[in-house]
Amino acid sequence: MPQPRKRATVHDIAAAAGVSRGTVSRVLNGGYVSTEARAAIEAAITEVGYVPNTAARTLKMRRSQAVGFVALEPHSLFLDDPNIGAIMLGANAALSLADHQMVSLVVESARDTERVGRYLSGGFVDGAIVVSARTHDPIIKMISDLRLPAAFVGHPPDLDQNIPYVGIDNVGSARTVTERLLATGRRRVGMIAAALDRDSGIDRLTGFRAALGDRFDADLVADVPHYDYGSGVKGMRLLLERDPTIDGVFAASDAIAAGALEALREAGRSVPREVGIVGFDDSTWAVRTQPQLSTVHQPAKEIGSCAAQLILRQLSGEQITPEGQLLPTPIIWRDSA
Amino acid sequence: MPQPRKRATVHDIAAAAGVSRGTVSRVLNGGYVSTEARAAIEAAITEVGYVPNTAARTLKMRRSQAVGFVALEPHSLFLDDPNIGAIMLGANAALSLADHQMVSLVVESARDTERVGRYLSGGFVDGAIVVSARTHDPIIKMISDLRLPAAFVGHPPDLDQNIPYVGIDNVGSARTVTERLLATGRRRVGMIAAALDRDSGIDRLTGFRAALGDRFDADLVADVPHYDYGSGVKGMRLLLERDPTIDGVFAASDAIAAGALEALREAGRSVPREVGIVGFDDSTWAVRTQPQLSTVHQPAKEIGSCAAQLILRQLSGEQITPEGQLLPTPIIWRDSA
DNA sequence: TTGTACGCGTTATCAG
DNA sequence: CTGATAACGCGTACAA
Repeated sequence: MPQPRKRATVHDIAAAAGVSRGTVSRVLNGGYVSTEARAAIEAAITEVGYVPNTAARTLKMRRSQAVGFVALEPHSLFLDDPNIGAIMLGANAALSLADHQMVSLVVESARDTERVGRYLSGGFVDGAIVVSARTHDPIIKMISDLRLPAAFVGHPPDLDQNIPYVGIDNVGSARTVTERLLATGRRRVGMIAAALDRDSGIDRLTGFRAALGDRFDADLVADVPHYDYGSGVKGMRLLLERDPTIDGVFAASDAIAAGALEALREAGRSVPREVGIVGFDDSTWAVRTQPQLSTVHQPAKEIGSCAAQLILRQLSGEQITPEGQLLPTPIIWRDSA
Repeated sequence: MPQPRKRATVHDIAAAAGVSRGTVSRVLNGGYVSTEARAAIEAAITEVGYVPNTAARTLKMRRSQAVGFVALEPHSLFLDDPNIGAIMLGANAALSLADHQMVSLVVESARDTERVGRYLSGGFVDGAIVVSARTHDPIIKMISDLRLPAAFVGHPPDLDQNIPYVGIDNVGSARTVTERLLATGRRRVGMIAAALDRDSGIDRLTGFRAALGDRFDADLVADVPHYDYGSGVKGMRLLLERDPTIDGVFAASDAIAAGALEALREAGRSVPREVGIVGFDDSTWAVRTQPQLSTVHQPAKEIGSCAAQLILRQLSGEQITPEGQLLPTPIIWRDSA
């Protein structure tokens, strides 16, 4: 078995180079040191293959140069939400540039919640990005209490006022697409609303409702648990059953829209001729359905890097405006509406 | 700004409870301590909201109770490979049960490689799971040199003999599905081969070739870079151009198969009547295409948990058989072939 | 049952 | 420019 061999310490390499630990530390971290001493030390370092012990450094410096990326309820997320990956990549790129290590932590169970809490508070990370927290998620209070520099992606209503967040204008985007659906002559416009325990889900419904005004009809809203394909199929079937004359649908995500398309095909309805449909996310789904989806573009990478910046700025002692930051969401008109 | 307040230490809570640091440590880690002392200490702990400093514990114990999950080239992975998420979830679940924190590290650039190397060797993790390494990936040597307990998902040919891996029998699975394609009367069977710089890509091609034997025709192999939809479209177009009489296709992934379906639709070929097609992965793609895909099921969650077990066993000092571990891959016959 | 003292590997301070 | 020495916060022999 590859038993981790005893690793060389600053002490060892000091001995090997015939100098003191202080001098070694100085060549490692920059400082005045004579050319010959530096040479001897560098030789010793490559000789024994020294690698610094970051845990010790963290203890001493009170800085780990690491930032946590906490993914809540990743089961549905990883399997159906294409955004989470892009957000991670965006955050990682930004942190990487600032020489910080992004470590992502997955929270699936109560056991995970507690362990991740310990991890976050144990000095392993200097800050945390939290993605897709639900309302009343215990992690919210945990982060507040810890006073750990944090940034949320999305903003659960009970989020601590002092914690910044980044997101998109779900209400406005939903309203805009719904209005467009109406402007193109759709008379009976419904919505497949999902994830009403998250701010994104609630806000999209709010926007839809705002666009409809007096014409809003609660019967034309199908409430499904997740942003996934299966929910889309079920939601659309329900809507067709409740009102066969429905001719427009705002789906809370592209995956849902794709499922809705399937249900409409089953029912023999043609899209966009008989029914117009718009999605949300501009994910890979959008261009693979037949017809391709009109949808709201989410700048996922930018969201990730923006959240990372929010952390980095806090770490450099900058005062952060407590309000959130909303990124623009261009609307992409394709063929489905 | 939420400035991290000075955190209470064992020292502080010892003072508050009027005992010594040793006693505090004993109630934290289990040991003989009088009921009254315990009560006083526990009161003090909740009073000041003490949380242990894990970095210090790591330094002392030489154990971080954390395991790295290294995702190489996640860009294409996260966006097109549905398995990576499931593997992560499987690994996390297994590690969670053993009270270990999974921390996933993303490697996208040379800069990332170096930083992740430092992270892995810095004592932040007790072991590492490495997923989808390419041949000659620098991370391989890095892990070998570090002698860090590790487990690979898949096995690049130049993997250190001492490092265990877990995977599936790509050669056998590919061979089986190809044989079935032939057995159902397909005469001109081609393959869209992808990722030939990874073991998975190479092995699937090998299995395909083995099934064909003398009938193998290099012209009927389209070589595409990634396991994604776009590659599938291009690969299929190429195949149709090279031999319009092609009537069977083994696609190296479901995403590729879905792309191939699109290209066949373009060309006016009906599936499975004129052309039979099989995919690989049994991902969400498989049941969303029209017709649904016949494919090879990858037990992604099991792969993740198996890799985690491999690490945990090494951490408990167990001798690991250096060979890899291959998980079964049931073949799912649906409608596309 | 409890307290004391030491060391884990670093970096920082301060004389020399 | 360099070398000793003191923390950082914790676990644990060892002695009491």
